[in-house]
Amino acid sequence: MKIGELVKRSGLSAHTIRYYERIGLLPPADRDRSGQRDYDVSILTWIEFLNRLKTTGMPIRDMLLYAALRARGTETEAERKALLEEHRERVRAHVAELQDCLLVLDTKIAGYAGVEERIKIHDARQTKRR
Amino acid sequence: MKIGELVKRSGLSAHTIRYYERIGLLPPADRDRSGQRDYDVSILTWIEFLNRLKTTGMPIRDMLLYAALRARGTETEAERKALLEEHRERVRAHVAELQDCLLVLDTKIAGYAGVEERIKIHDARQTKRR
DNA sequence: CTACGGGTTAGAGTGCACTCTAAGTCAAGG
DNA sequence: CCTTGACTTAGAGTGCACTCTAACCCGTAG
Repeated sequence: MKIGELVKRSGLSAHTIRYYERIGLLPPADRDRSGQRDYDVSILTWIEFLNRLKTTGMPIRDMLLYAALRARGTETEAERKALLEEHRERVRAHVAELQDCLLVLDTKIAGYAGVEERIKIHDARQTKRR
Repeated sequence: MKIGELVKRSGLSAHTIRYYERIGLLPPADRDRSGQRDYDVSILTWIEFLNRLKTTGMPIRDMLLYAALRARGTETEAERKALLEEHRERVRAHVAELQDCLLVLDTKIAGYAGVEERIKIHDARQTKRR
């Protein structure tokens, strides 16, 4: 798979793919005889996982750490697990915080709805009096 | 309340408070006779709400929009409500996405735990054979 | 043969949200 | 009077994660 196809299948831009490779988030791609990047489909699984980490707010430097451990092989699995467990805790905490904020938003929105109600009631009264 | 106290009570830095005022997120502060900012406690409620918006990922330009509507008074309440409702939807969607990612993390972590299990079993067998 | 559509690189530029610097003012305490 | 520390401003700098530019190369279809 050339970079153009990977762009389509991964959702990343070619710029971003090369950038990720440059900083070490993606392994150095194999090249065809003319020097162009030639990807194995398995890269898609990795990119998808990176996307999960990114969505959950993991900074690139932590992803790099994970990628480096992964590159070092099986011996680093305990460390990788610990890294993910810590991250999971942060994500859980963040979700809890967001849910808290959602309650505040609900209250605020309900307050505005209340205002609308009061306007309607007020208008109704005005109408009656006319 | 001077800026120093607001720093302590709001958690924002003085730099950030002045920056927020400059861009219009905070209303222009009253000044004492020597020109220093003098805040009313009510500003804390507003800052707290801004923090909620920020935590939930609202970009500053949207907060500015909300702040501008607020400054225009009661007539903009329907618009503000709509803005918050849209935002709430985005936050809900984001929370759902995060929960999805959490499941992926759980699976991944369980996979590593599985590896540890297999190592233990393998070691146990080795011990038996010895 | 040549145009075209892809690819290549190093490095510059972007947008966001701060964060800090430099140089100055001001009021109270010793 | 002088120091201290909190405040003031305009504007520069930071860190992140891309995103794009310029100038180039390569293989194939017409």
